[in-house]
Amino acid sequence: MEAGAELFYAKGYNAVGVQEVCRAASAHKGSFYYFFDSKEALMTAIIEEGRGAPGIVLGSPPPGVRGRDLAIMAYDAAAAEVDAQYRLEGHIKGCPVGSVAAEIATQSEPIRGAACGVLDFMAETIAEVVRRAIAEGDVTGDADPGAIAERAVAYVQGALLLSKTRNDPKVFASLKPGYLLLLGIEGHPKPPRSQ
Amino acid sequence: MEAGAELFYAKGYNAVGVQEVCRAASAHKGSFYYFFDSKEALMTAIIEEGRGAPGIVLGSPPPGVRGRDLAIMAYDAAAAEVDAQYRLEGHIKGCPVGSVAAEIATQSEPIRGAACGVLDFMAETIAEVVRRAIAEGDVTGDADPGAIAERAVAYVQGALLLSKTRNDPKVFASLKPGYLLLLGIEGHPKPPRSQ
DNA sequence: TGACGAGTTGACCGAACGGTCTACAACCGA
DNA sequence: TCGGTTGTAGACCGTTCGGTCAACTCGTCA
Repeated sequence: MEAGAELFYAKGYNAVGVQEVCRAASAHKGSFYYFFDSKEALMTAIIEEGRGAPGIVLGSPPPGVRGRDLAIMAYDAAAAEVDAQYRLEGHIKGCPVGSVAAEIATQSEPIRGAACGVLDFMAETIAEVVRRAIAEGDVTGDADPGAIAERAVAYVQGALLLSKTRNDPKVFASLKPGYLLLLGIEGHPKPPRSQ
Repeated sequence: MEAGAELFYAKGYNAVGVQEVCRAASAHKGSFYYFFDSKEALMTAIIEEGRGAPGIVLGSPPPGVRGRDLAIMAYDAAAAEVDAQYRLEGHIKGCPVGSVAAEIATQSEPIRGAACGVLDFMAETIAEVVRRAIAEGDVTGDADPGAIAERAVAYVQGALLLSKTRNDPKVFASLKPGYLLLLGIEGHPKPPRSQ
């Protein structure tokens, strides 16, 4: 599964064969099919296990950190990851789940469903952060945390896709203000150090 | 090229073979390779020709229409397309360029470059609309049309991806407020009929 | 000791992959 | 009527695809 996650992330689902995954994992095809019903089942398992999503930056939000700072840290962490990928591999691979979903959401229900689950999880995590930020007075107005989180997920996915397509980490970095705008935390200079 | 555009859009790049494209076009492989150097060249040509992007909603903005209305109409048109796809085919296919880019941006420079060109075009088109809206006083503040347009492109790409992954047209529709927020035209009730 | 289940191995399946090649048909201006 | 170009037709290349299978190894437990 580790080998599969890496390969699928790097090259996409259809561009990687079972053979290749097995070779990378030093296993044999027969063994593979002893544990998995199909290549599709492998991909599904990878996504569900969350291994396919090294991009999920927020595990569980640590307590004692202001919500708005968590949101900013999450974006910065993603930006750092994008940057590192570009420096080390020369390519930006985007979101592991998003990329796979874009490729085969219309072709495989199980994989689409699994990807859905990850997106739900991301949205829920962000919603939690937004709720915290609202309680802390950092987000004003009649904000619906769920809707805001969904927008943030969409925006980040799009930002990653743009950065991947242009193959330029600066694209993702430069899209940060839009993210803050969507969350409604743009201008606050409240904590002394964050941005 | 038409057949290829349709098939690649529906199934993705790697899931479609040259044979299949030829069959759909009632041509023979030999003929295909007389016109194209490779499958990659076909995909590149499709994207560059713009045929791969039925999703480019704004051709050239018609004059006499308020900028902010153009922006809203563009989103609504995309939403209608998403809706129609779901009704007719049971799937939401997202953006033809975005989906392909997500699949193979890291694998093929020519295709990535072509996709880039389309994104640039979209961003420039939106930037033009934003500039018009600013001139008309519908967008306030120290807005940079280029940056705003780039954010809008990212957001719409993400919204399409989310809608595709969840396979639910309502997702795209419900993300509209975020789009308006990014463009800075959310609350204006200026023209009597638009939304 | 011996039977058994878990897991490995590597050959094998038919089909499809991207791409090449040669022979041929149709039309062209000269 | 000819030679050349433009394009078609379809067999063919080696490789890989996802997936299967029977034979085998090995640790466990009785």
